[in-house]
Amino acid sequence: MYVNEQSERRAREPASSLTARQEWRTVERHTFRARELITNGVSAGPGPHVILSGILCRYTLTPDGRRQFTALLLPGDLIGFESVVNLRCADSTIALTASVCQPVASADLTEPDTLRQVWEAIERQTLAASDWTLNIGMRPALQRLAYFFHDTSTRMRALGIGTGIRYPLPLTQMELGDFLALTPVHVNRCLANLRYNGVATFRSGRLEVPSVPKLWRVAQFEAELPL
Amino acid sequence: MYVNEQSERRAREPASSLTARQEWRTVERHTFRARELITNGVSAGPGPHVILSGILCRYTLTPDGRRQFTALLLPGDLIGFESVVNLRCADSTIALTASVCQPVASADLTEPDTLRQVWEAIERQTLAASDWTLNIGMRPALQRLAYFFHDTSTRMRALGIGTGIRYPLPLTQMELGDFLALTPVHVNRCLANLRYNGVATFRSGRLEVPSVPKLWRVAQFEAELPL
DNA sequence: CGAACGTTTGAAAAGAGTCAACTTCAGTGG
DNA sequence: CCACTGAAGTTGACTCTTTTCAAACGTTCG
Repeated sequence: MYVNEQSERRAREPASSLTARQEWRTVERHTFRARELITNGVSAGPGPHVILSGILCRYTLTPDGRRQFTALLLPGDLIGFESVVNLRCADSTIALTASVCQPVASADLTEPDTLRQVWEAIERQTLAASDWTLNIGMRPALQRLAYFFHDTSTRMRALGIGTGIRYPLPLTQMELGDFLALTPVHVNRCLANLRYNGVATFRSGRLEVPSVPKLWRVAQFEAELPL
Repeated sequence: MYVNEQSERRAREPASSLTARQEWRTVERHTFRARELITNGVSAGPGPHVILSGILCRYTLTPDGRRQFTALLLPGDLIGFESVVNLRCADSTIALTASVCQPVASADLTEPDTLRQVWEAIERQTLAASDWTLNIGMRPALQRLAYFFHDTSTRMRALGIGTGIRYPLPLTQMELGDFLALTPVHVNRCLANLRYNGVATFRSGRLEVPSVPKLWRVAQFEAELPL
């Protein structure tokens, strides 16, 4: 739906070498429908899974029912590597688009080549987590939103998802708020600002970035926007 | 200095089985002085290292010179597992106290026992990262501070660091601010509040928690504090 | 002693949240 | 075809949290 077959096909090749491997020891893949929940990767079976295609979100629920998205997951990323050992925290994953995941059998992990690729994915995600904490902690709302759009569009472009200007990002403003730790109302105002200033347009699940450098300048506090 | 030998000895045993192993394939350990920088684990050599003793901080520097701490690292945690592959982000580590780290040789990783333990450490740290994003994003200053104190004291108690009421936490209020994404001024006010209400006392690098449940209630929005 | 650093305090300003109403739009059924 | 519905988006007024700026106050250490 949101990710057409063409971009899905492209996404499988270039960026992460994890997704490039054609032959896996085990073949059974898991497919998820858009908006399907994947609790702790449990519903996909135990152990880590590589995302082959689709867009997913990692999130945490609080006791009082609120929700914080902690990562946007794209092809090449890992899910469910917590389920090896049972740990308290209620981290879950939701598929934003139809998605396909490939289990990484523990047998695969003894193979040095696979192991290195898994390390790479873990490192990437660990750094992304630090980065996201930084974004939430240090940037005010407008810059935070700009940074998110920049980061997301950059990652998608590298994976061949989207046109280079328009990207699929099937989130509501409320969900965007859960990502950025902002209220939907404030998200709305910031979106209006970015749109008004021609920095980025986010509408009905699609993100449009006419000028990447401009977006980056906003994210880096180097541009002051009126309104 | 801050962590005396007794608690260091205890810390090596119970919590993470990673630290419990007596025989490692390679023996050369790295020691760091208090306040010593460990850039990307590079100065400790390539590959992941397990912390055997000491308290460390993981942090990111922004282009404009500010700093965000992203994790408090205790014995059993891993550092430097980014250096396997070279990645952009400027995540660094600083030793808050004198510390000892043990390299995990890639040879060790082929051993299933070690591998599982490393997985465990990674999972723990990944969940902690999510958790921290949640804390930064969803809790206002006072609750955020309380949560940090609760989390830290709980982890330390499990590792046998500190007395169960008093814990070593050699941070200045400014550094605490870098952790919580708050200004030093506001940190000061919140500390004064917690102290005034007998919830927690943080002074000259030491944290005192007279009542854990009380601290937890504050962190969970279940207590309203005057002042 | 004096310098450097960390902590404490006050007052004003900015950012973000809250509340509430209104709009737009897609889907549904008469 | 139109009225109804519910979810998502928009807007304005107001409140509260946090930052900013500025000035003191304590300590530690040369």
